[in-house]
Amino acid sequence: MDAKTQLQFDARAKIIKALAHPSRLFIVDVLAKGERCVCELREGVGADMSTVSKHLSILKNAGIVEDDKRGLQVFYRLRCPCVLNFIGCIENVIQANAQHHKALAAR
Amino acid sequence: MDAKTQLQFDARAKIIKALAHPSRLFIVDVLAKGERCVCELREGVGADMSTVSKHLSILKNAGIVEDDKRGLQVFYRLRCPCVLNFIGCIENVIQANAQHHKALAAR
DNA sequence: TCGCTTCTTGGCTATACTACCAAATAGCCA
DNA sequence: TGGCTATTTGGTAGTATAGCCAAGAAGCGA
Repeated sequence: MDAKTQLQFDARAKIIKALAHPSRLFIVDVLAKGERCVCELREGVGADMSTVSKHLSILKNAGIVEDDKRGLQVFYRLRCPCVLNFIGCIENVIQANAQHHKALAAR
Repeated sequence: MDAKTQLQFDARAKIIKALAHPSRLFIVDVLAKGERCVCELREGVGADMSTVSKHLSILKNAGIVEDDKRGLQVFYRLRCPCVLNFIGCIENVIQANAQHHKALAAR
């Protein structure tokens, strides 16, 4: 793997890593329905506000969400709705795993 | 977020986490072209064989690859080629980020 | 200006991940 | 069987991540 290839895979991994957490996936799922402010997300995630804020900053840093400050509140929205297909792919893998396990159990 | 939802997002995160590493993305990329044995992958990744083996076991555990032992060698292949669309989505985000940075720089 | 609210940042601890080396396992062939 | 090769597993050290609390920053309204 040469240096350029390495960089390419590092870049991909950085984005995927940003999605690799249940709370962040939940946030993405909620934002798929429209923009939300941090306190709304906090309720859903059920963690400390500071924790949610850090999750959001990770997603923002990866370019997955963008923020928009209006008055006291900061609204977040998906920057790239294509992340949703993404989740679809994952669900396929989960389905496939479930079938696989079922097939093994049936023996 | 209720318990059932939590489990669903945990399951998704587990799969995504398995992909969230440059070496593992590289492996997926290579396997997209066909099955490979561990030592072939090791060459590409450029890490210790034991390290590659552990990466493979993470991918296998997530249901992304499957293995097939033939003689002394163990061949790995993608179990769910849909992970490739997945990578496509990531590339979209990277593109969007690049354009965004360019737009900011142009100001 | 002062206090209140919303959000972010810094500090800390516990947990998880990664990579290497060394040792174990498994299959082949002499 | 004994040695050789391919791979996995165990151990360990360094690094990164996640969560909470406390403190800071910014906007609003009295």
